[in-house]
Amino acid sequence: MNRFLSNATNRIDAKGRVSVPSTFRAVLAQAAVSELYAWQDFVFPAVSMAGPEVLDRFERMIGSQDPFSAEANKMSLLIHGGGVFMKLDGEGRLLVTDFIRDFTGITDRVTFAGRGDHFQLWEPAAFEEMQSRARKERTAIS
Amino acid sequence: MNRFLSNATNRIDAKGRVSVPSTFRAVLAQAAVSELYAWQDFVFPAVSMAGPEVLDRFERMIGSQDPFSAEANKMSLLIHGGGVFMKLDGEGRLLVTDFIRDFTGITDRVTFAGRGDHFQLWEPAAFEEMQSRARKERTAIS
DNA sequence: TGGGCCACCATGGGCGTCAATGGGAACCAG
DNA sequence: CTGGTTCCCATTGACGCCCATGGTGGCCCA
Repeated sequence: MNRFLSNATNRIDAKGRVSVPSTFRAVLAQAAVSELYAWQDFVFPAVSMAGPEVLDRFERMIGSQDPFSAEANKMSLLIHGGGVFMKLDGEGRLLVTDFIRDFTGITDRVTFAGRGDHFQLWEPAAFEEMQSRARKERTAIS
Repeated sequence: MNRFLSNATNRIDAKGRVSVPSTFRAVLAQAAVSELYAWQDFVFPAVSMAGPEVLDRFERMIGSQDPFSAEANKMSLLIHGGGVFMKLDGEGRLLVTDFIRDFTGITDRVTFAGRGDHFQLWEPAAFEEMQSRARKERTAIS
């Protein structure tokens, strides 16, 4: 499998580490990604992660917009100013920093959610809530 | 036969596994599907399964939107974050995870229902109920 | 047409492997 | 010297893979 799919919830240990699900690690390994780029989602209280190549994509995206628009401005602020590089330890765990905790509300457990070309870290309850709400909206539409 | 038809109810064993009906497995085998994409139905309390090509279809749907819009984000949350890849064991069984149980209410038995290009997992009583209701409604109309 | 044989499918369970988790100890930086 | 990391090793519980069994339906033959 070559994309990030499904979701899983893992526990944060006493040292503040959490295991990235092995399915996600497999995707990263296949893409030969050793360092992760992390940023804050534009819509939800979640932190997104992917290989550094997403930076290129974001920059193209911003470049294609009106450089003076509020949207492009905000996006650049988040991408460039709010992005962080992270790496996994030998066991495939990452350190849950305050950067992540503050924005997501994560305390002791993390829900990893696949998003196709990247994955996200959520506070478990917030993820449940958002997902069921999104489902309801879709149901209402169809 | 190249589509999923009819329904059958199988028992979940002590390890939480359930056999996929052989007629369905035959359809999968013919389509050379080894990994199943599963998602939660948008209307009923049932989990749907099919080959990975439905995921492509969903993704095209998302791709036709502004990739940074809240709408596309929400849809990806359901499709990617709410979808799971599952594979069958050597005997053609699948593991009934909490992902399935929580959404369907399944406990010890599963009703498999063919839906043409995919099939669904139902809690047996819920399936009965839904079917008889659908039948009544049709009768009332004609 | 009835009986029996056989194949296949649903089900049960053993066992090895690997992922998730926990914790010790070395290492670095302030 | 001290707090925070990083690297390594241990544990355990879940899952994948494999083989066994039994029941049922279909098929063949008398």
